Amino acid sequence: MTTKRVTLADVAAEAGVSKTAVSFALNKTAGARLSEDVVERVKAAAKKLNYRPNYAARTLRTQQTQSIGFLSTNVAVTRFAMAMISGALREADAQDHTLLIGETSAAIASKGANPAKLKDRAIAALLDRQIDGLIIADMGAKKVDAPQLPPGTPVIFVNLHGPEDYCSILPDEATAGKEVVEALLAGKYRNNVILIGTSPKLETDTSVSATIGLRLDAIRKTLRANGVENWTEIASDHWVPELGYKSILEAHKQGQMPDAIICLNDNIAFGVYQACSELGVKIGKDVSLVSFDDDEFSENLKPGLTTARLPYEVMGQLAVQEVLAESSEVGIRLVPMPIQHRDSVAK
Amino acid sequence: MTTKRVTLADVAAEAGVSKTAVSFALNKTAGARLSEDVVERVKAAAKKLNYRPNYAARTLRTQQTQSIGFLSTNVAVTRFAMAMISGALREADAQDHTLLIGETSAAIASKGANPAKLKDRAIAALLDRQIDGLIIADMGAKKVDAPQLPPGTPVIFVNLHGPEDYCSILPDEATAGKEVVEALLAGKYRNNVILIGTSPKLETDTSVSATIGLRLDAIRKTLRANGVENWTEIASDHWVPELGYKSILEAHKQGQMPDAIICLNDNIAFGVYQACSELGVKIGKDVSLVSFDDDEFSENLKPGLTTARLPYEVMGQLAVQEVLAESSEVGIRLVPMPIQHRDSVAK
DNA sequence: CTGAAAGCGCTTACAG
DNA sequence: CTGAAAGCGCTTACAG
Repeated sequence: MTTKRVTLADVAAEAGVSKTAVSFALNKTAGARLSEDVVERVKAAAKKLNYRPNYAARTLRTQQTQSIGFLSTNVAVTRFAMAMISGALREADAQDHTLLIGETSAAIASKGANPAKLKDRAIAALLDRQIDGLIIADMGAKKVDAPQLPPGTPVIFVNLHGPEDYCSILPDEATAGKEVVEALLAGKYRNNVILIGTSPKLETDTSVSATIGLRLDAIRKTLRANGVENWTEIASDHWVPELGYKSILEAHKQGQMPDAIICLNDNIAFGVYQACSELGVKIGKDVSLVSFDDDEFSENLKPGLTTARLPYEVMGQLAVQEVLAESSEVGIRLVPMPIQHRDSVAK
Repeated sequence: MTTKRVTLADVAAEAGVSKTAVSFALNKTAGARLSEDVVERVKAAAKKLNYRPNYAARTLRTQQTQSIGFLSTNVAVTRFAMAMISGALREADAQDHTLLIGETSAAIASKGANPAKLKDRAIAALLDRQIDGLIIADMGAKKVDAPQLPPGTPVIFVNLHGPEDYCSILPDEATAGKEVVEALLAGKYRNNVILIGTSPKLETDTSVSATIGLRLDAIRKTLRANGVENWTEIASDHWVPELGYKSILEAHKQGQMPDAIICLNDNIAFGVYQACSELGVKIGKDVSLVSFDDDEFSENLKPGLTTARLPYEVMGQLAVQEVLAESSEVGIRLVPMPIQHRDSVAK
């Protein structure tokens, strides 16, 4: 009853050839000349017996696992990580690789240990599985150093500015910042612009965010380039709905109600919707609003929110492609953040 | 420069004992009597050389991979799958196992092939990796049959009603339906109850949903048990914000504005918020509203939405526990759906 | 063009 | 109580 697994030896016996021949035939080994006849017989035998190669045996021999490690801090909590994993998963699948997902957070939760140590531990766990390459995902942090890996193991950083001599995949915030402002100014309003969520910390400290500074630079530059000289900035690095909500209510109370609103993310914009709704102000009619992220709820808002999409899935996909590519170039790869034009900008 | 990996043989040499002794010492093999001294020497040597066992070699020998397959249709698109994976990942990590995630969707996208075939293909890919157990996640479908696996490989169904002789992990919809209605009726209103999103199809066809029928039964029963004899039902199996939005606007126009609203999910409720906001009706004051899911945005709504949480993470976690448990019981395991009491119910 | 043999790094009967 | 040896299922020099 114990259906023993079919091995390569079984196929060889069935086809009446050596194991070598089977291996060559099935793997299309380059430089191996096999007669047509043998190849056909092997294939037929393999199919007949429903042969499936044993990955462990192959790995032991070749030292290649056909697997990629994906390391992310706090997978569960952060939605962005899941989106990247989803893209990575898909691409790995397409290229017949397995994605091994490493977690730092679980351990963190259990004991208040040193995060760096935990990360090392997570990488070690992945390395024990002999991954062929490693993808490290996180926010910001220019100063991460590359982990100690077996020589020749490719490492890619994603959503994270890794060391100079590695490949880092990042969203193209500068372009997005420019295009979002352009989308706003293409609308009806620009007299009283408000920018919600600026933050000296986020802008300067690249260990917190590698890209927000670029986004903000672009926003300000584009405003000026289009003749907007003065605008209001609400500083905060806590990007929650409450921030947008309170900012608008406050501005209204002061008699400073803006007509053009830039939120640093959709969560803030969500709060702006709530405030406007309470005030009876129609977004897309009485005021214009643009934002960043393209969160899931954003297209369901009324009116739909015009926002620059953070392309996490594409980034995950690209990360796998890079790690699997023979010659991945060192440096930064920028991924476009497509603007989702909806109806929150007044025409 | 090629830092060759340290093997068990290296440790044996360093400690001056046999490979057998090293293996016994490191694995604490039961029934193996080693002198204290040997064990200590082995541990010291392993640590000194930074020995890490080779998983592939161990797998080849033991036929155990320490990995679990997680099969889900369309991982990327459905948020629920990601939440379950997140929970499963965490638990697998805690139990020193690897989670191999299998996808059906990628292939679907490429060619319009037979979904069942694709599922088989995905399972085969997982099986090739010699997973120790399999978790199958999806929606509904009582009629799925168990895949052909090597005897002794545990299979768990999650968010899915598998065959009778397997373990299925499902949300406890009956209890949730009851508690949600009780939460609603504990509030101020109950004169004009509306139930949005009923659907003969969803309720009856267990291949579409195994549990919605139970949820609706419980809702209706609990309404009656609490003296509510008449209520309105809006039928639709397309649970989007638009449905909630239009239903309320329509009811209002007919002069039938409800005072107590039950939405079958948070997305519908989201639309109800939009409609109420337009009508100037205050949720949690002028009307009561309850729902199901506890979507991410739900606590950010103003006021916060009272809703029954779909416990996807816990379900994923439980699935791993079950698959790894020695004696997992056959049958259905119900996971509680904790009610999130917020402020959408008028006191 | 094809096959016998070694070896990847472990675990585990088995013998002493 | 400890060690020599076989073997898991592959791949790949090497010999013919």
